[in-house]
Amino acid sequence: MERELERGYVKKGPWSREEDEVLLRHVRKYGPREWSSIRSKGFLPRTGKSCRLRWVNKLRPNLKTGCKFSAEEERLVIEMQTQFGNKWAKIATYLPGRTDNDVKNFWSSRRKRLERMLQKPPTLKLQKSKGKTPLTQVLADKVFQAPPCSSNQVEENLCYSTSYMGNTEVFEMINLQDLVKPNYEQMENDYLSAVEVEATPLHTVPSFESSSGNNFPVLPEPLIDFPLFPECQDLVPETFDPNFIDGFDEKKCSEFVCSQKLGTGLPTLGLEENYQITTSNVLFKDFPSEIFEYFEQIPTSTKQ
DNA sequence: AACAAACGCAACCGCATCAAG
DNA sequence: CCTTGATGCGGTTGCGTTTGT
Repeated sequence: MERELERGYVKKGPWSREEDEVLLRHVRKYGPREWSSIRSKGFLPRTGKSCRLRWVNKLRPNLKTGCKFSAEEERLVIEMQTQFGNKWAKIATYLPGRTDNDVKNFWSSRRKRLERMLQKPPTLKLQKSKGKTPLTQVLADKVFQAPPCSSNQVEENLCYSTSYMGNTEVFEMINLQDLVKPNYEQMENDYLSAVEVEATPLHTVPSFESSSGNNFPVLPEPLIDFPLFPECQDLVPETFDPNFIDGFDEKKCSEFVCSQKLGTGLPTLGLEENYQITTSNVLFKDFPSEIFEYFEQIPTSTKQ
């Protein structure tokens, strides 16, 4: 420890319990700021950045450590990423107890999962499927490989799809098993029609129509409960804008809404360079269900 | 049981932004 | 106005654990 406090020495790697305690003491005394002084005053041989990161990601109160993302959290991340892109810190403000690192890791793992699935060599059934977009191909993969399923399996293969009818966003449930036909030979012949099968709209939610006349999708209030710890107050953004207007000028807003309606703002897990989705009729139904832990079941009542 | 692949997570790095001097 | 240090954010990496074969 003596050596670690020598001038110029910077410790890296995993944090020890003792280091955590020192950092916590500092935060209790001075608040979550002046990170650089922790090193300059000789408390820890860690950089200010490292101290801040440790606090934000592990030591901060009310963190959901060690529990998987819930279905609702998963849904929110997907929605927010569609809206904001890779703005993990912003997305994290809507998920109480989750850090930007959590969200980033979650998304990254799902993206890797998708990438791996796309790289899998096609099966016997799929080798005949040429000239299709990879995402559609993957869905076809899912369809063709899915065995006849029991009723409880059906539930696991439900997924969301959204599209737009005018200014109304339509949520649809896609049951991937519905796309499975028992006759594989027939499926091979016309799988394209199978993957483009129309789903029945189960309910709609109003969107893009705000009282102010601006057309913005309305997002839920961010859920943050930091005020339990006064010293964490500065972690709370000064203003919450549930309608996410602040970052856009009028032109960008117009482009944003336009892209939503055209479907170009759809979640592509960062693969858009290669796998452009061009119509609003493909959203989650273009993602294999395996890449997400949960598939949302449609609520029975219409959203308000 | 052994090995490889996949997964989850913690932490580092580089860059951008902002404020103080 | 410029420089510099502090801070915040997103991308990436490394490693231990879990899962599949």
